[in-house]
Amino acid sequence: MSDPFSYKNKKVISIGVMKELTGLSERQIRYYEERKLIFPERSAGGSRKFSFSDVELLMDIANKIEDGVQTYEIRQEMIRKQKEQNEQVVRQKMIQGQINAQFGIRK
Amino acid sequence: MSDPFSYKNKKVISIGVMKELTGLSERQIRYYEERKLIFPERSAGGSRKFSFSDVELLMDIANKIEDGVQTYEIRQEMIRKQKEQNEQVVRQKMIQGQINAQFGIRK
DNA sequence: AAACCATGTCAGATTTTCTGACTCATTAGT
DNA sequence: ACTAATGAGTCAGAAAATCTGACATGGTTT
Repeated sequence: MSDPFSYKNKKVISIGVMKELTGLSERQIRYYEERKLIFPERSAGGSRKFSFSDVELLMDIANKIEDGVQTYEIRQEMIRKQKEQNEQVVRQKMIQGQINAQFGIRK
Repeated sequence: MSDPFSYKNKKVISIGVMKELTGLSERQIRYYEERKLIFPERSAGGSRKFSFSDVELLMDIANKIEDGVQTYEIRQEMIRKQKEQNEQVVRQKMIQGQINAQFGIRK
């Protein structure tokens, strides 16, 4: 519904390209996946596929690591933000539900 | 200057992904390159890298081919459009030049 | 000191991509 | 009508890219 089709989120980038775009080593990229900071898709044969938003995310992660933040803390922070965002969505949906009920709209 | 950095034009997509996104065969994609309809970049090792605008372009090409248009004609059409566009840019630059001269602006 | 962290590196296997060639049915040009 | 060109499938062998798992290491925590 919002942003239904976006280049930014299509998983099309291989690890080699990722490495060039971010300046990170393949080892680092794989490690951050292992630590559940990024979630590439996989091709049928098992190759990782990233999106442009993964590129951005990975650069943020790299900055934090440089600042001495550990992957574990980065992960906690991500989970926190994710949760807040979910709640926001739920709130929004409830409001929309009220509106629909009030005006007797059927989908 | 206009559109300085865009995901849409970054050459990051391998031929395998391209094939999935367009539904074309690798053979077709390589053939259209041979006929100078698309211009992938190459990795250091020689692998083709496409952009999302290449994806769009390739889908347009595929449609025309289906309509019986030959690659040669498609190419001529591309060149024509390209030329028009160049002229447009030149005109715009000349106008800007006039303005700058009139107001005595130095870069 | 022991454990963990983030990363480098190496080996061997697998996947992906490359080029070049041969083929072939269908047009297009002469 | 004949010949040439087109668009595309397929195959082979080589080369490039990626994968996992393991071992190594210097820093940090505990």
